[in-house]
Amino acid sequence: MHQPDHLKNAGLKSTLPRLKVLDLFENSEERHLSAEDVYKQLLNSGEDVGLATVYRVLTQFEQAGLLVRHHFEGGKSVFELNQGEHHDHIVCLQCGHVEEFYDAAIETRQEKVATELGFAIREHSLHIYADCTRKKCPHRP
Amino acid sequence: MHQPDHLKNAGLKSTLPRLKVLDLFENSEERHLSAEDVYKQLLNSGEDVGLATVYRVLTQFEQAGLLVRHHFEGGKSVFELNQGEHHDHIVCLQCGHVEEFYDAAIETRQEKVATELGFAIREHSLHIYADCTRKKCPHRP
DNA sequence: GATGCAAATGATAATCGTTCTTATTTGCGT
DNA sequence: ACGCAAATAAGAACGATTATCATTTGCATC
Repeated sequence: MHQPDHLKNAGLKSTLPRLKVLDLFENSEERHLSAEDVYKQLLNSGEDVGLATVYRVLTQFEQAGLLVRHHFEGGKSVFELNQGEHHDHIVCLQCGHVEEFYDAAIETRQEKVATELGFAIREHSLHIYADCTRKKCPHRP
Repeated sequence: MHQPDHLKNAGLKSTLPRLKVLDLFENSEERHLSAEDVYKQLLNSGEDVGLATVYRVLTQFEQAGLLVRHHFEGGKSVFELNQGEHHDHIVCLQCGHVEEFYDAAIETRQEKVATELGFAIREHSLHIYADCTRKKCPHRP
């Protein structure tokens, strides 16, 4: 399954900016990108896309289920490819790197808590803010 | 312990706007208020405070440990009185009401996951978005 | 392959929450 | 009551995002 099919299936025309954005998410080193990240990387690659188009395309992809949007601290939205499997996030406070994890016990406890309080979960987000240990991280303890 | 002491202990002058804001959090029906909520409620009470002052005071109270700031979906910051006990939140998608909960199992699993991934947790937030069952809620299933 | 038209784009203005600037006012120790 | 640093109010400025609108593009049809 290659990109144009993704777009067609979502009822979206296969335009240049859309292909470029999808391509970026599929080939970028960092899975989690903000609108500005996407815009800058496209400019650096010599592509001529408008910032407004980036925002529009990201929102469309989110609605189409191609991307997932996250609201981390810091105000700006961050997107990643939707690969079907829910997971939570640890965000490095120093370098912004995002690590993913899934813990079945946490998921089931959440359901239990919500049910007991009389809620039906629509969505949820668990964000842990910490320091990572990557070579690139300026923190590096 | 009454309000002025809270301020003194935090190294803050006991000014009218600060007392008003603290009072609002201590007496308001809804524990969780945004800057705009605070501003509007003060205006409605006939108080003459500036929006900039509200933002400044909320930030100072957060730094002083009197309030805790939360970043729910929707972009705006929400504050609540800091009563020492950590808890997570369920936010009603219909009416915005916020319910609190604490689940020890979730907390310990989080620590475990972070440790295994080589992170030291600085802070974390678990937000569940759902529909509540309050009489006031416009959803009311 | 040329044509037409709705959909998509890009530039820019507008909006929203929040922070900064600056002149004025206030709390509070003397 | 006085003085001065701290705090305030009003509005400008800001960063992220959305809306507007004239121009361009994908793509189905001829």
